[in-house]
Amino acid sequence: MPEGHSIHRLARQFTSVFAGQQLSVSSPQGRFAAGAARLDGQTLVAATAHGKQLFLEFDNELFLRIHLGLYGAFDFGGDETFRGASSIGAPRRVGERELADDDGGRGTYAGPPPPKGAVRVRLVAEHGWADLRGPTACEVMTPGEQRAALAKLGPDPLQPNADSEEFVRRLTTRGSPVGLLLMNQEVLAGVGNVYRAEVLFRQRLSPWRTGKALCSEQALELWNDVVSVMGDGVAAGRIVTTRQEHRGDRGVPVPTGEAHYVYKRQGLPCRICGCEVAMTEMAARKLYWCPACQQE
DNA sequence: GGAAAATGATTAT
DNA sequence: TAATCCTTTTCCG
Repeated sequence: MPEGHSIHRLARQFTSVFAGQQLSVSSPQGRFAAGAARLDGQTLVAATAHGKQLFLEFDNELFLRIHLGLYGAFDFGGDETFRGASSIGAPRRVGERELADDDGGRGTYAGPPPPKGAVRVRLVAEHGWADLRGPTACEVMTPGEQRAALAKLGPDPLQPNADSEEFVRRLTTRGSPVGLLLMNQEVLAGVGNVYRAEVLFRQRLSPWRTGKALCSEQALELWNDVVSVMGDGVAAGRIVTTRQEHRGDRGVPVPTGEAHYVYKRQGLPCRICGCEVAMTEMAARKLYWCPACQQE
């Protein structure tokens, strides 16, 4: 259940662990058998993320495009070498899982375990493996198709060279509510339901303000906040948007109940003003906000 | 054992 | 706006 920060962590994980390696690619579940056959035995050139899309580039010039959707997830496992290389950074969560300990902890790794459940794709290298379940999209693409897929997406705040001015243009020229625009991947690639609600709160913006009703300074501040808070998400492997001064518990790690201002907090008091956090549906997704702090 | 929910997106009506 | 797809986990009986 990932937003863009999870996908960037996955790209990093794949690069550090599988780049330059020849991979066995299979589809234990069978639904991706034909695609897997086109990639099987190829070497991974690079793993990149744009928004919520993950691209694995192989040296026969084909790309594997993966979109996890609501509940897609990767499992990783392998020997000591693999785990040493893949445990860089903070503990991972959300769209990823803990590394499987399938060598008995004694260096007796003998390959991946029998697949459990519906494994769409299994990628196996010499020292480790990855299993993908439940993705919305999993398809092989040519370079031209990959470029076309990229071209449909707005700027990704997690890319260092992202074009913030392009985001400002796309946001402030549209008449739909900013609560919808933030979820629109043509406007901004990578934000999902949690970051939408949290960033709007942090900026004290009503979800019903239209893009056109925002000035470019407000839009840029919104962008900068997304960059900051999603960057933290990449580092931590979870979404924490509350500032320390707004938490009762100042401990580390931040308790689950203190991580958000409004997301899934309907009926609870706003951390700033004490009013009840509200919830409604916007475009079939649950939207959380503070009616007092985020007025039109 | 079964239903519901979940950090998503596309397609049809 | 509604239906549909994909899978696991959690909660309820």
